[in-house]
Amino acid sequence: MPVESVLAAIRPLFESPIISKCAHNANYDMTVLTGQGISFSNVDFDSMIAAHLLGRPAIGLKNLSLDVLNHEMTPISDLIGKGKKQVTFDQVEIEVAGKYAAADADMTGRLRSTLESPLARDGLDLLLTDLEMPLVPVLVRMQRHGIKLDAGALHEMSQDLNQQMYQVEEELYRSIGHRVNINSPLQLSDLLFKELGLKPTKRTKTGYSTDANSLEDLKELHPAVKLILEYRQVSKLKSTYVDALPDMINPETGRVHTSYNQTGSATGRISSNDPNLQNIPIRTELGRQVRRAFVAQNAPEWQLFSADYSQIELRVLAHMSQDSGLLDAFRRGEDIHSSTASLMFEVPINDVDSEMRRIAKVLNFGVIYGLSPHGISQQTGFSREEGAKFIDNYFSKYPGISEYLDSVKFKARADQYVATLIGRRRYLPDINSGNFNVRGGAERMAVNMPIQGTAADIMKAAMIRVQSRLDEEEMRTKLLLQVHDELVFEVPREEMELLKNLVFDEMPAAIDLDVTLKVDVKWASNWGDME
DNA sequence: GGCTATTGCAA
DNA sequence: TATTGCAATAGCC
Repeated sequence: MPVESVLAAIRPLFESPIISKCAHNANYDMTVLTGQGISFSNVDFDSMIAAHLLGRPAIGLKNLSLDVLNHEMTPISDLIGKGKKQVTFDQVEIEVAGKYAAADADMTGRLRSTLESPLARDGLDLLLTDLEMPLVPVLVRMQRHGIKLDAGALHEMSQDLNQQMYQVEEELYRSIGHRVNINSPLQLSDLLFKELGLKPTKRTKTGYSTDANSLEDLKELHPAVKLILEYRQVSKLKSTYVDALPDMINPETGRVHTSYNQTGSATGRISSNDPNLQNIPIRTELGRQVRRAFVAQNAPEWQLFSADYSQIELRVLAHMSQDSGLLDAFRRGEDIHSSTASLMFEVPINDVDSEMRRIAKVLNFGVIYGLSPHGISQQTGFSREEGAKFIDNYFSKYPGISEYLDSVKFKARADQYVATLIGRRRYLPDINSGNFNVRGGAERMAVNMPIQGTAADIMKAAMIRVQSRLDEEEMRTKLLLQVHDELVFEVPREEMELLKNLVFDEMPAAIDLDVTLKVDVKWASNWGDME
């Protein structure tokens, strides 16, 4: 790649407000180039993603070059430094930056040639060219749009939480008679299990566990335990979200711009970091308050709009296992957990009570994760033996699922890998291990990956279709976020009906399964008030 | 400042 | 001794 053409390409990018993020994410410069539709930088992703699809651990371009081509590249830290003295990429002399970018482009081109035949051999070439690569510009545009955050609301919340934490802290100190660092599991363990003499319920590899599950059992035994749980909840939300997110607002755009990692997960999901916008709280009222700080620009004329796949993983399981009970339940449009409860407890679906549904729901989740009697007992509160009975019952009512899971594990043992519906692979070298724990872990991964990964493949196809339609229709609607089974948009009210129809058309059409994919939509001026 | 362990947020 | 992630904190070197 001639250095001059790279220079010409990146010069205007130095005007871009988002480029300053390069200091946090060395690949972001390439991301930006790709986002501008500059073809040479696509090869960067091409080779990185190709290597990922071939089962290489997610390593950067520099390592990949050393690994595959035995060529040592100049690290980005030579340009921007590292740690405290690190500068942003736009501070680098443009001639130096250009050479660096050209080296990236050159090396990735060479890597691509090397990886081409292994890709085709394993049937992964279309996955790369027709799914992953077309997704790159979609992700880049989402990153560049960012999402607006109500920093004032979070700042106010921070003050409130300060008060709340102070009060809980004081009450705790009064209750135990001295100060303690509640953020230290070590100090907490000493306090609870030595000083207060409570009986530990669970062990970690270094001592006794003080996680929320363990503390739940001790809640009634000493008033300090409840206070610790309360403090934990508040301090978690405050440090991870309320205080951290406002600092991530880009001063140029006034919005937060996440980075999506397309090569980070073993199942084919994309991940989000810096900040992670795929784990914004919702389950508690305090958490929902954090979510409300994500707002539509120019609300209420503009709205945030969410479209999510309903029960996509269980629908994928129904298709892949061809279990008639599960397929029929979806075809009848039933509430799937109630339907499972109806089967398991042999009552009409209308006679299913909340406890029966709760247990069925645990089993339906469990089957996707590779369920174990212990896991079921943990989640349900029943004994391990009861958990085992639930599992036996579940499989006897869904024989197709049982046979499917057996066949996946059998094939994994023979092939040393499992795959999604469209051929994405996960290698499982431990599947034949002599160690019961190691092998069991690999079996759960074998069961989970084809389901979670197929759902991820479907969402990726949907994102490409949706963005392409938004472009065709010349809509002002922006795709902002992906949260695994959910897409979040920013939409002007005039386009709301159009957008609804668009996602109802495009998301279910991403793949042809023996069950239809259901999409639910909701909207509001912020992300927390939907539904 | 880097590393590991623990904890907890989401799908 | 349930799947996939990211990140904050403590405590060590």
